[in-house]
Amino acid sequence: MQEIMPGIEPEKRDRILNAAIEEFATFPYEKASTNHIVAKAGISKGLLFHYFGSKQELYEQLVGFVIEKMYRSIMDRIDWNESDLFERLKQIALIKMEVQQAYPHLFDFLLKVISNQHLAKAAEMIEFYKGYGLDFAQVSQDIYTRNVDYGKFRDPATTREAVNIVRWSLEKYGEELLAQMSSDTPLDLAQAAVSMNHYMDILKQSFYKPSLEQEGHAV
Amino acid sequence: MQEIMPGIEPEKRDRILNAAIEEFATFPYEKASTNHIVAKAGISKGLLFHYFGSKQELYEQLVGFVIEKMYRSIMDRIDWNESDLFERLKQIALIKMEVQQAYPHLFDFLLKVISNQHLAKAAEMIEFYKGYGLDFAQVSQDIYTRNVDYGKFRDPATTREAVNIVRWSLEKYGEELLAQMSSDTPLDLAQAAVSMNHYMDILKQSFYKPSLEQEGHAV
DNA sequence: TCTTTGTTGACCAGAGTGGTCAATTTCAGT
DNA sequence: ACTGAAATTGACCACTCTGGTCAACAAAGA
Repeated sequence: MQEIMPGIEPEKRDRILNAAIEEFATFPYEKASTNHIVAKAGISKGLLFHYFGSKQELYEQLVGFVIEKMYRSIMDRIDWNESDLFERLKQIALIKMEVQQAYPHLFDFLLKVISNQHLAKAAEMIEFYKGYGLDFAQVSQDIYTRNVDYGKFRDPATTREAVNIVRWSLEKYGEELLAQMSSDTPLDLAQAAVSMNHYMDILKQSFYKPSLEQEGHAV
Repeated sequence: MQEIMPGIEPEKRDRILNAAIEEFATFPYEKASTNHIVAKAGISKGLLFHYFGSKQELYEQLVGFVIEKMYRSIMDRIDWNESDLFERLKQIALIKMEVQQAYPHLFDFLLKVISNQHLAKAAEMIEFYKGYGLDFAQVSQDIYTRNVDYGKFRDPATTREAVNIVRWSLEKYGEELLAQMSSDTPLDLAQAAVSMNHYMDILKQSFYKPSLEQEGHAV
């Protein structure tokens, strides 16, 4: 749980981290090349091994960094008092996009780590982090249960399906926005929030009970 | 447009094709290894080069095969007389899953080819196939326009968004079903169709005009 | 028996691998 | 200006893996 690469200039640190994250997100552990990483980060081979000692240690520190980053991004920004599920899922989607902007391949990498496509060591580490309260399974359960008002839904019999549809829509929409970006302007999060609100309004009308004054949404 | 690997036993042919497709779907062209392919297919190195001559030619024949396979799967099975958009999108989703069953990584590979993550040669070939009427951009446009009855939608102002939500839901649902399978039973397409119908009914109620007798759905 | 076709795997030169280390540059403290 | 420590370099190493070759063998029909 100690700081990664302490005392280095943050700009260079992020360059190295992003290069490594991208490499490990793109290739399985064995095919990920330290040569590629140093080339992409614009540093010498020696420096990388000066910081991390070995490829394996680099990978492990990276896993730690990514888990903590993702966990803190969620925990620091989610408003657990917000009882509207649509708003909460929108918050998640926006957080995800924000992280993706600073570390474009962080999520891909994290997915690979969690689904155990890399070293068996990764599973150990995830278990280890649970001891510190960083439990993604728990978080993703909390998102749908903690302080959520399911009474707003029109039909209890189809609430489960409605929640899935909302989740799928937000995920796919986020993916498509991120895919569009790349060479474009670096992604307007405010704009994304607006159009997500638009979709959420449509879905609320479909799945929530009708009400004379429509639920207001905070931007 | 000639047959791929003519005169070989179909079972061995598919073993080789699937091994190659998986390798090229997993790695970029340069890192895809012919050694891996022959090992996974259970044949000798010499035989692969006896059939294809070189790695590049193997790749190109593979692109051709995959494009034709996907195109024909769609064209042979889609009912262009079906004017209900929901039914049509469901058909697409089911076709996709059916192909995925015979060639599990075909779609990943095709996506990589189309989005030009491999050789520049691939773009050429896609252009070449357009000359024979195999145009994916055209097909994916037809799906949403050719003989579709948009009069069923309740609110013209949000029809575009409704279509997106339906599309996203089907895509995500299909992805989650495929992710679940793997070691499980090899995926029950009939079962998938049933639960997709369930989701489609919910979405029809949300986005279609109310009608006394609900639209029947063909299974 | 001969020819053709399918099939093997040891072998090759070259590229790429993770990792090392002596030599340099950078720079704060005096 | 001098010093010592820290940051940084890249040539180098032993090793693995690469795409591709080819002489040899197996099977089978003529």
